[in-house]
Amino acid sequence: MSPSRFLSDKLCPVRAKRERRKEARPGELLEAALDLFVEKGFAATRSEEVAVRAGVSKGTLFLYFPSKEELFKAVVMENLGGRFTEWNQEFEAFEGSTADMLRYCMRIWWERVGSTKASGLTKLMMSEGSNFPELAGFYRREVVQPGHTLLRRIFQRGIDSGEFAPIDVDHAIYAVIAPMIFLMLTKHSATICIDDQARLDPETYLALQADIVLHGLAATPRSAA
Amino acid sequence: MSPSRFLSDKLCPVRAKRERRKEARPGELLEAALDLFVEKGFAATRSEEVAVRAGVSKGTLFLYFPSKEELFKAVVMENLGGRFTEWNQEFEAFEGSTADMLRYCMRIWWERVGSTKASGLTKLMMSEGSNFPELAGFYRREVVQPGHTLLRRIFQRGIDSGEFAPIDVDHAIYAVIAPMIFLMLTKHSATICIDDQARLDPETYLALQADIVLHGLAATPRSAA
Amino acid sequence: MSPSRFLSDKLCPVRAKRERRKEARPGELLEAALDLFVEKGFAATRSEEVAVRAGVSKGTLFLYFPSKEELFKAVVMENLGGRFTEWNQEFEAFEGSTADMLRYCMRIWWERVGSTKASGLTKLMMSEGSNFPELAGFYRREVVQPGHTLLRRIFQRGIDSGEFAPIDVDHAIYAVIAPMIFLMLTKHSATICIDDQARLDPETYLALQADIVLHGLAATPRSAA
Amino acid sequence: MSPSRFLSDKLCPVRAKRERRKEARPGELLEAALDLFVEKGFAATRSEEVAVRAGVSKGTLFLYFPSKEELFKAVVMENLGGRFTEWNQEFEAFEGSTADMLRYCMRIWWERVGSTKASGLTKLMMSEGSNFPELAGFYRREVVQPGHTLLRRIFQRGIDSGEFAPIDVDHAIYAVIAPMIFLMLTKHSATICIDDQARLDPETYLALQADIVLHGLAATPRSAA
DNA sequence: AATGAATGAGAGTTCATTCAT
DNA sequence: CATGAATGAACTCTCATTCAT
Repeated sequence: MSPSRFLSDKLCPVRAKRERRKEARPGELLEAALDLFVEKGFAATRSEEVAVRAGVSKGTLFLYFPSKEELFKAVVMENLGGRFTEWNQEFEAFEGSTADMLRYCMRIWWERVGSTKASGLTKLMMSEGSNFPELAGFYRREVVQPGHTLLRRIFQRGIDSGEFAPIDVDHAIYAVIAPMIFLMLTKHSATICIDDQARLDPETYLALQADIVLHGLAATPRSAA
Repeated sequence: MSPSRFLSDKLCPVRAKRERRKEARPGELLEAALDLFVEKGFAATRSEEVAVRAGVSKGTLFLYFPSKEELFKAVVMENLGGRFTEWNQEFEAFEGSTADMLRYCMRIWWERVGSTKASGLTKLMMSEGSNFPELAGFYRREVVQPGHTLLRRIFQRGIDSGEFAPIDVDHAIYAVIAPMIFLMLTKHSATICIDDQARLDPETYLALQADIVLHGLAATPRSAA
Repeated sequence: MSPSRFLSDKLCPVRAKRERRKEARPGELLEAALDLFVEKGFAATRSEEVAVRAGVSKGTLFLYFPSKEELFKAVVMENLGGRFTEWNQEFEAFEGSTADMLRYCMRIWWERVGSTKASGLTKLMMSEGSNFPELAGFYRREVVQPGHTLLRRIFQRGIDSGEFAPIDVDHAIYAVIAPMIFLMLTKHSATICIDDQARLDPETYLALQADIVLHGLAATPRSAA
Repeated sequence: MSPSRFLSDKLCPVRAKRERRKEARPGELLEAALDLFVEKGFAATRSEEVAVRAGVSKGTLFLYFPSKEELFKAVVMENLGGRFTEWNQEFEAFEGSTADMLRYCMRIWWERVGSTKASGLTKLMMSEGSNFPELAGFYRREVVQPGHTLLRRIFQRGIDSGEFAPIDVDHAIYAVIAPMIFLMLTKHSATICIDDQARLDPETYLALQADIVLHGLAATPRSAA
């Protein structure tokens, strides 16, 4: 009779079939952790459950990540924080108008983040952030601030090029952030507030919001009005 | 409340401390519980902490509420679920146009719920609902469904009176619900997604959203188009 | 809203209708306590439950009995320990043969103790005695020892009068005690060991056991053998 | 038990302490639990005490048994319920007369159950069964019913072979059960009802009871009467 | 004398983390 | 590297007892 059998019975109905390469372990753990954190929240996700879903033992999890909090940080870096260098490079290389850049930015955010499980991390931080101040600080530092900075640079580019009116960049970015957050929340919390989410087509919604924002920001129409 | 209370009031103008507190207890506990649930979430709030914040011991809490889940339900009823009879009556008694009614409804929601701690309960259910299915069911039954029903009746009133086009009521209500939920979330999770929330004036925002919705719903312009 | 309401809901479906005289309180408490101790055991009986069944408040119970243990002792004295002076007097006054006395003793034990709830106290001490050493000591002192003493005197009377052979009195008494205890146990624990207790008629059983014992003890047959 | 265990045995004749203990744990815990349940009762035995007596910490107990109730059930199965298949097989294989079988049955019961701590479980269920209905149901299902069934089969064998008169088997079995239960109770509750238990030699007592029962059941003498 | 609100030690159970193997 | 047995602090809930009224 082995210990943990009651737990294991519940957690591990299907064992991993193939022997995975060792190098794949951290990635599998991160994937399992992302799934569970998004599904159940940070506090409610049990370490062992993550390990079992990744097909390893509890001990192995702690071999790669020294604590549940560090595991969470790694998940955040893998899915959000660590991608800003790439995204910043895309920004540097973009050659079209700033309006196109903003539309592209929102569309690509939905594709790569909003529509994926990664957006659940944002919802999670909104819910549990206050209980885990260190995680909240980390998330702000690694995700919120880089994201805001990127948006500010886009807006500034528009102003500098004369496309946008010289608005207050620090505030203007929320006109873009708000609809993205709203969209993400309807995706992750549908059952409580919205019965029928099919009605809101994300891409159309974001495109529309982008148009509204761009219309409001445009330098020429405003002077014409 | 004991039957002899009014008599005692006359005979003993300085009410007994013990008795005065006894009647105040449930309210004090509900208030403390609301504070903590909203601040830390359901799972992360410890029963004893609620008791201590209400100025009593651990045991006393369980004298009034048989479990943490029942305490939560009582908080929900006190702040949201139990107020629908009153709100429904206001709806019955309202005499203006349906457009005004909808504007009034959104404004008053912000005043009485959205801007108060009570709205944190909605945020909480969005985060933790899936971990506490019984609470989620209770919340849907006592808050979500009555709320949706009330909104449906408002929309139906507009259609019946010829003010609104004959839209699909079941879906239309989300045009009102969505901005209310977004507003509430920015309030409760400011640190994660928005640095400076002063920018978004709730009443202006809601009034604007109402205008947009009403414009889209109006019967005449649509026929004119 | 009164505290204890959840508890009271369960405990007090029927309130006492009439105002009882104050002097009756201790007796009612003892009666309620006997019922509950026998039904649920000492540890599993809650003080408040005793009070509620007696129609008084928890506080009143502790007014009359300083602790649950003292309440139990009082129940024992009321139903068993305190009756030995009376029983001893009956023994002193008895005028028939010792054989008749023994038969009378067993029959009357069944009537006054064995068939009543009081016998549940013996079963209770057999079960829980080791967890409550002070109660066990009290019970031995006030019930077991007086009972054994009385039986020893009866046996000694038979020997002295030449009715019984000069057996070892200290051991002989168990020939009487054993069937009484067995009978009592079948009464109180039927569900676990015996499905159908109707078969064993207590009075016939005890009379038979008495005959066997008396036959074994009789002075004459033994000398004849 | 891991698949590589036998291999390890060869490579490492001095078995790893951790692993050796792991396999021994459930047994050690069951033994500690049996001791304490019998000594103090189910409700009065604290989980941690069981763990400590088995030499482990509180948490370890719950690694092997998901709750105190399940621990108790496991103790019952280990000591009583799980042994009926073996006992039934002995019955099938028995080749002597039914009278001998019954005598053997009672003697062996005393050796293997009555005189051991296991019999304390029966006493325990008699005391606390009504406070733990699920445990009582389990005990009846796994111990009482198989036991009664086995005895019924023995009696039926006697009737079928002509050894016993055609009595009502369902009732007759209690003539055997009753003395076994009485014997067991005197063993476990000596201090309360019996000062000197040495007097009652269990094997003689049971043999005598068996004789009485068999005499009463015998087919021939009855027809002769 | 009587009440019942309040207490707080203590019980069962969970789970992040450690570490011997 | 990998395991999983073991730990113990922390959490929810219970109930005998106290004491202000």
